Amino acid sequence: MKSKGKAVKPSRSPWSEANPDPEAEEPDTEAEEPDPEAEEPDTCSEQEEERDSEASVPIGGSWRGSLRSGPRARRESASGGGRRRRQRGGGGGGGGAKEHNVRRLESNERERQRMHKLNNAFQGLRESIPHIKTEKKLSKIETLTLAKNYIKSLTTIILGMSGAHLPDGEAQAQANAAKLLQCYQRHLEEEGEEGLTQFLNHTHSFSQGS
DNA sequence: TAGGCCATCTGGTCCT
DNA sequence: AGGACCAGATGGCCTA
Repeated sequence: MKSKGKAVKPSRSPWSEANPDPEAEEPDTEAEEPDPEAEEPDTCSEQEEERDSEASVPIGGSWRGSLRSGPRARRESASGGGRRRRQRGGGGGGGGAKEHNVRRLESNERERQRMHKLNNAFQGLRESIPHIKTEKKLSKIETLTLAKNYIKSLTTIILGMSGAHLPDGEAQAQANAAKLLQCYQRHLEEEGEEGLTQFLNHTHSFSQGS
């Protein structure tokens, strides 16, 4: 139907490819939602359902609030608290259904590209952080978590090298940092001396500068 | 089979 | 007005 899952999809063909002539038949939006009213979930229950998702992690007491502290945060309050769920089945806008479908397809394509860029960034991040190499690639959440810990540890190392005080005098963080450094050195040694030298030079110059 | 992870579609909201 | 961003919904694949 809509998606094929990761195994089938090294780079999944766009919707328009799977449906070479979207104009000829109704887009799948309509085909798969014969009764949009019936399945439309109650908006109020959404937050309850989604608490486990990474985007919904409660930080600082409010859902998603601190993840979007910028201008976007205004959105929620402006719209009376939380987004209303869409009413599927197209039609929506003022223009004809055909024009709406065309815009939708273009929008889908842009969104796909955007997500591909995001995934490329994730891949870059995966390759930048040291971790035990396994056949299975790091998931997104693992990547973010590792990156966060990695940054913390590097910060600890750098602060230590520069003689600055650690935020909370964390001996544990120091120990973790030392462990991480060893791990990182091993990692780099596997890949050659150059990377390690570069790393040490960076940290050295950083500590000189601070 | 359930749960995790993912890609994609979609509509709402904000920004330019 | 159109694009970017976001998050919910959906469904497929994989693994324990």
